[in-house]
Amino acid sequence: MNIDSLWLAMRPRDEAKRRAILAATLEEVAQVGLAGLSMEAVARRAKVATGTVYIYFTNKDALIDALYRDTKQELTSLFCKDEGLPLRPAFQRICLAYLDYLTRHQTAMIFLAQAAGSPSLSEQTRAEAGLGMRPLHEMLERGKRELLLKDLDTPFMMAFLNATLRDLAALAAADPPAQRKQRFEQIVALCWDALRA
Amino acid sequence: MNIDSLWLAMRPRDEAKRRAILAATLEEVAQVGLAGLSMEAVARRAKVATGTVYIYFTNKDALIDALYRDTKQELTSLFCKDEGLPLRPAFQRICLAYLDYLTRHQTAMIFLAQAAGSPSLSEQTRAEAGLGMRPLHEMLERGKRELLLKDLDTPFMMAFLNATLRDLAALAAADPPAQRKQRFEQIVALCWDALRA
Amino acid sequence: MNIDSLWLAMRPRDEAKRRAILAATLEEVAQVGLAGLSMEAVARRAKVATGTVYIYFTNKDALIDALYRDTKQELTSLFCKDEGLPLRPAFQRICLAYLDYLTRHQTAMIFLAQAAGSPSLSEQTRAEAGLGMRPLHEMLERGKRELLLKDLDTPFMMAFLNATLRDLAALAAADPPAQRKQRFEQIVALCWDALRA
Amino acid sequence: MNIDSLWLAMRPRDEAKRRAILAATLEEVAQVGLAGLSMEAVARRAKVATGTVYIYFTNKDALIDALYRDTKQELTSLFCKDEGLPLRPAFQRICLAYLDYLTRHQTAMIFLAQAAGSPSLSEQTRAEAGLGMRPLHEMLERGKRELLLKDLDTPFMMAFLNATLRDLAALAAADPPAQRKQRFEQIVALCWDALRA
DNA sequence: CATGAATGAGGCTTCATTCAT
DNA sequence: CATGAATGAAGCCTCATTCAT
Repeated sequence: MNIDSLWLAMRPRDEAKRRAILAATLEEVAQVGLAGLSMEAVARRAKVATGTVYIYFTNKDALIDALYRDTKQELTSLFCKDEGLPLRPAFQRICLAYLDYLTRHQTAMIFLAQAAGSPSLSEQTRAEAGLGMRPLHEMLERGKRELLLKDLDTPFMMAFLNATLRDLAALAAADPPAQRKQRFEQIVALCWDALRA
Repeated sequence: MNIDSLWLAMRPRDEAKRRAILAATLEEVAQVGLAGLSMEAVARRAKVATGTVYIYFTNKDALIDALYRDTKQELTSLFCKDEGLPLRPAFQRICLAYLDYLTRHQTAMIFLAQAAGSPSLSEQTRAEAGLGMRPLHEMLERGKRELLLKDLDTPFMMAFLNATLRDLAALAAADPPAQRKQRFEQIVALCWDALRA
Repeated sequence: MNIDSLWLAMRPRDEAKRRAILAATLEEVAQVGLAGLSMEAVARRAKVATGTVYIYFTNKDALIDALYRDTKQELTSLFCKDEGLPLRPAFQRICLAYLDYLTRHQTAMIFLAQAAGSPSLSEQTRAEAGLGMRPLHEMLERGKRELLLKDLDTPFMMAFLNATLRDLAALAAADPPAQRKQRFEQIVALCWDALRA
Repeated sequence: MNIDSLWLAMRPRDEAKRRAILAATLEEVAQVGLAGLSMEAVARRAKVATGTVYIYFTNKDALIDALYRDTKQELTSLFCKDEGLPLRPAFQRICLAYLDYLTRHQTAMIFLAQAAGSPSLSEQTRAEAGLGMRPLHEMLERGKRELLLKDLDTPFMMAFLNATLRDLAALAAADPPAQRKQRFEQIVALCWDALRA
């Protein structure tokens, strides 16, 4: 039994509909908050019947959980390809990618912020949430080995980057696009100065 | 008839009960999230009848709003008294006070994080939320005048401190108390390095 | 034991406050309807504490019941003094008094209309409601004996007068006061023509 | 696929259920009054779940409003077909139809009386309530033109008929059915004598 | 698979009534 | 007697979930 058959066993056919529901959920949360999210509103926005949502997701918690996994996955996929670069450019590239993604996907940003503390997330999801961060993790470890970064424990440094990039990206999103590039550079400089040895 | 009875005559609503309700709300939110908050659970935890909550707060939104004001106020009161100190110690003191408060009041921390984006907050409250931060604001401006800090706009620097201190305090709260002092110093050093010129 | 001691045993001293509460109830019902009536609103309008209302009236139903009796009593007291007049002028005087009272006490009119069908009224009150109408009753019987009025059963004729005068008074109340006298005369003529032999 | 299934496809909401809810409301109001009406009692009597009522009617006010429209409409449909008759028989027919309807639908009579003054009715409904009365209106105008009726303004005459027929029908409903025909004739005679020139 | 009406538990809020001061 | 905070039952309404079509 390979990955594909597992995949097929777990999901109904119409992948487009599944994505429509997830997208609708994201937009709804951005608009009314996780607290105000209703399955009916999701269905309406996704242009399917209420019952259909339950064909693709066991229940509301499962929907939120799946959206969290998908969104987090999309976000962390940004970190996957910085092999070979020296540390400073690698650091810069990751931070910029993160900032760029967040400012361009504000609904995702809002959702992630609200869902992170929600009881809807499964233990499993919570545990795996950090996994995608491995490339970032490794970059930071490399920095410490090369004595370019402070000798702090890596989870601590990651939490720092996470918090800083997320909240400052939210601020940058309010800036006029013209200034955004400069703002991004300020943020990256801030982070680098904070962590460098 | 003594002062106390006069005092009581003037404020027929029991201040202790008001505080009990606010405290109960804080604990509930920490446990079930803002989304899962129910007025009945608050009343139960505060050991009053459901209707009693409505004597002290017009409705659920008003309760959340009042709790946000009170909590934010308690948090920002930490910043009020650092006149005369040179910049670096002043900076350090404010950061440590913030970290100390947050690690010792995790329920407050959780609540503030969740309520900040909630539609329950009134415009008024949202507007005034920043006011208490003035001493911090002034310290940062002083730092820029003295050329000790980077020349970034102050709201940006405040957002940075906010995000960093909040999230790293959450991490520090999980540490064994013995290591906490050291961890706090790491965090302050991080922030200082990030912002200094 | 005479009437007075009964009176004193049943009612607390401050008759003015009792009347204030009844008056407040009348106004409230006129404004929000019997369905929307709340004891708190009554107390507020009467400028007494909620609990005070319960000193003067056992409960909400008792309050409504008492107000109904009082109002009906005031209304029917209009019929008490037409001895000696020939039928037609007596009829006219009663009708005009009724119309005049209703247009000048619209709150009473509204209350009576709404309370008449309410389950708040006691059987006792409902039964006695008709008693005050005795003078009217006797006038109609006299009219039949004198062959001036149709030979219909008296309760039927009274129901007719009640309905007609009540509803047309409501209409007349909307007229400009200048036309009111003429309108009253039209109504009385209508009633007379309807009932005369 | 036949007409019926098309029809059903076009109105997914079950018309029979809608009527059951309206009927249940009518009965409830007759039993406990408009003030005592509860959505749960309506649902129970209509043998549906509480939430189901909200599929057919937005809220309690909308339910009352719809019932008022339906009932008034059914009542005024009695007036629609008296073309060609001379005045007196036309008048008689309308009055008798009205009396007959009201004595046979006492719940409707009670509901209409209570709902007429209720704040639940929309302006729209209140405005349209009079429209169905047009045939009656025209009959009265014709009577005035033919000099058979008094020269009073028509709304005034309609209010008179309304009040008289409604309240005397309530009385007639208590009579033994044997006497009802005679009672109806008395009432019609009363009304005719009142209005004729 | 898709639909959306139906369900009913649960949340927010009101309000008649009580009771300690 | 007067007060008004406190109580908690009950009403309105929402919404996650199910199920017949």
